[in-house]
Amino acid sequence: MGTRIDDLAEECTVEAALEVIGGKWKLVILRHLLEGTKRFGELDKALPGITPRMLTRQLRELESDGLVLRTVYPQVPPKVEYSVTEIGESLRAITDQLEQWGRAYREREHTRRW
Amino acid sequence: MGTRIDDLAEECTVEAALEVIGGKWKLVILRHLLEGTKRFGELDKALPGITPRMLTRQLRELESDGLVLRTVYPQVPPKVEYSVTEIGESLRAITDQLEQWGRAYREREHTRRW
DNA sequence: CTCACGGCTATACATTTTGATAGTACGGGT
DNA sequence: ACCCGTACTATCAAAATGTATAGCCGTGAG
Repeated sequence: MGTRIDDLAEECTVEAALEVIGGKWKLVILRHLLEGTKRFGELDKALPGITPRMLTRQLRELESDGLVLRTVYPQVPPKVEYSVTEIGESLRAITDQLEQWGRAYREREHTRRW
Repeated sequence: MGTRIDDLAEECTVEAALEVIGGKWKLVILRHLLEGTKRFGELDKALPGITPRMLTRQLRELESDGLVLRTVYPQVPPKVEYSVTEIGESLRAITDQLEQWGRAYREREHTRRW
């Protein structure tokens, strides 16, 4: 008994986490940045189908959530670099786990016979 | 070099995984079912704010993706039980990881001073 | 003068997801 | 005849998310 409150807290934790890394692009962007610092244009090319509008939005959200760092170089033409923060780096465990699960899932689906 | 194709494949893996467990409710529902078999009404009560419509939809999707099992007992009043399949069970690693990360993230946000 | 570069931003629109509200089906109890 | 409980289902509306298309900024090359 008495685990209700804990359960609820855990649930909120997960929900909160999902608000930060949920959505179609967030984790995919993070995965690219986990490979190293990238510029806007590089990300744009690396993400087939994303519009600059979306990319900007997602990056700004990630930035304000403290997951990525945005560095502007006052040059012309402009140069902006994006990199993961320490917290962003700690997401590697999740993306790895997710990828591992995704692989296993695909295997299963392939040989499925429930 | 030559890692482009692999990267792309990994990315698709993650995206595919997100299609199955993405969204506002899926993982939260799974978390409840990972605690044990539950009935529709129980889930409804356990998920504050979800509408029966949403709950039904999400459960059906999870079912058709092979993550949960739906068992109907031909009684009146009706009784339907939901439980995780073996694949669903394998998601525990992810929900745990996510919760762990969420906790750490909250800590960070709390004491933030970038 | 004009155009290109890089990183956006503006505007308008389409699609997808989520929500509120109410109703259905079924047999059993009163 | 009427209501109850259980698990939905239908209809409509709103909100979140995504897309298409075009343009801005300043400077240096042509």
